[in-house]
Amino acid sequence: METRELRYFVAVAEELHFGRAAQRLAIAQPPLSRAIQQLERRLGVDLLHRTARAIALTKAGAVLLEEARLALEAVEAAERRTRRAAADRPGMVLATKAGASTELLSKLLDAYAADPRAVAVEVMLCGPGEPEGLLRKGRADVALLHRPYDLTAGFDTEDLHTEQQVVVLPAGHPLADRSHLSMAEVNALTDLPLPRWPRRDGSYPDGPGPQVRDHTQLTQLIALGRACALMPESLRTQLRHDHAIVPVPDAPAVTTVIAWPPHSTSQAVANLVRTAINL
Amino acid sequence: METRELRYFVAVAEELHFGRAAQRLAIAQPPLSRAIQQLERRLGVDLLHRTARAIALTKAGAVLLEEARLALEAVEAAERRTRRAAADRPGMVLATKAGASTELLSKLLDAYAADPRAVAVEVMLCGPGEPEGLLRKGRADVALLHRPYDLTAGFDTEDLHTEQQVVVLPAGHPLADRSHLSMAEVNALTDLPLPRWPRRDGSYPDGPGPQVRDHTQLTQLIALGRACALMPESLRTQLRHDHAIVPVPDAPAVTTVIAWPPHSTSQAVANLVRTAINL
DNA sequence: GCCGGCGATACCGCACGAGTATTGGTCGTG
DNA sequence: CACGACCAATACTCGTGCGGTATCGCCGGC
Repeated sequence: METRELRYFVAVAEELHFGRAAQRLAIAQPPLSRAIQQLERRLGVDLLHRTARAIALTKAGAVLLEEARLALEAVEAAERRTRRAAADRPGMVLATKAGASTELLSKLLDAYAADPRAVAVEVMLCGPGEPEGLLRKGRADVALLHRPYDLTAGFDTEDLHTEQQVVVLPAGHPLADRSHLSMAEVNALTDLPLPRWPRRDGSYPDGPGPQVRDHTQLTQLIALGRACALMPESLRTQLRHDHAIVPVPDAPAVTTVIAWPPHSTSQAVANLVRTAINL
Repeated sequence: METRELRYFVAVAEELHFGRAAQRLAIAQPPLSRAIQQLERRLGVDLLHRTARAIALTKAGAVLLEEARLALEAVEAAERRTRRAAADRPGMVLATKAGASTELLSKLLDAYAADPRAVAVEVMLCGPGEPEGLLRKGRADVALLHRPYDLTAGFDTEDLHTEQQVVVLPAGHPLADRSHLSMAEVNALTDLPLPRWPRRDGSYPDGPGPQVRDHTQLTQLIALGRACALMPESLRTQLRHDHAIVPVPDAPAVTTVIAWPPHSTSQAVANLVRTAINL
């Protein structure tokens, strides 16, 4: 299988429409149809259920979609890391969610900078869920992730810090001076639903809560009394005076981990990880 | 980058010889030369140091070799898993080193067979280091690996069992009735050097010990008084009467883990893992 | 019943990959 | 020092395969 075929299939599988997929790939529709047919013939597998009106993925097609994405990410990573190795201006890209673990991050960067062999660290502050993909595609060398929110599968990781979660309410809310709340009580706040974060494909899950993209949106929605939110305790420093926080002891604890590609051979990454562990 | 280019580069990088690489790829040498040149041009990176007499990898070339292998494995896995999903005769392939963890394996298979939702499990008994690759390439769905001997990086794992290592000596060896030995003492046995196992590429590291490929060879060499070996204690059941074993408390403990691809969506794998954890 | 949307098919042109023949440069050897 | 052996690069040709345009066939809706 060539990456071209995989790219074509991913486009079709995501659009579920040959015309739009072809447009996205900047080719005409007929060659795309043929390429997919040929892929199916070569694999000996039906990837799409075709009705004259619409197409749908078969079970095998769904598997290939997932696997092809990973394979394409691996190819992209190979290209990017090769370029980086050639440029060999020493430097490292660290990705993390904007706003999260700021204190830990600044301590880490300070401690690492004290290492005589330290190289320049470029920090990428990303939206939720992005650091994982950046790491997989070779755009970042190392990332700070937060279990269980981020998927750490496929990376090497070291735990750095674990903390409780708190619920953030608008100041003055009836429950705002409780000493603690349970998850059941938080979920029962129908007047203040938990927000919905975008999935990796950009779509939003169903539910009553407002759709949010970033932390600024979220804090504003909370202040407006339209939502509440669970977050790690350390984020309290990011909040405004019109927010109140209440611990939720039975919410899953959040662990900040440092993650890197399992086959990383970079000495700089290894040094940074060592620094992080010894913080 | 197309997989064809990656395959070509890997062949050249491994052979370090365009002629032999071309032969391996079953193409002529000139197109191969051109393909690599074109790859270098497109990446804007020198991958090979060329002297008229021989070629060597640049730093970027070494990075690409590693990354390209991973990417090609991912593509191969995509193909194989798609085929498997289409065949959808339920069944799972479990890979592990021949001879290792036999007792745990049979207990696991028995316990899993008792699960009403169990599917057929095909067991692949492999040489050392092989299960890892099989899992990565999609030839196996799940594997039993042994840290620190096997690399578990990039997989999801659960620890199943940890045990001490022992040194195996020919019966009648002067040290055979010691209650325990230290690593230093084992390494000092110049008359009984530790054997050399093949690396992933099939070559052997330098050293005094004999080259071994499998467990049968090893036990025979030990019985002949030509080698000693460190192994997990549970392997004692595989040994012959003319072997003696002595615990080595300061050797690293061996952990048997069950490993699976991090993005596995197979319910059967999940059930098997659950069974294994609850053993 | 007609139209519109969508995927498949027919056919064509060209770019690129692969083959053969050859060159150029660098060692080792007599 | 000259010659041959070796190896990668170049020159040139050929054929396959990818992509484009035009069109068909099928189905669903107004």
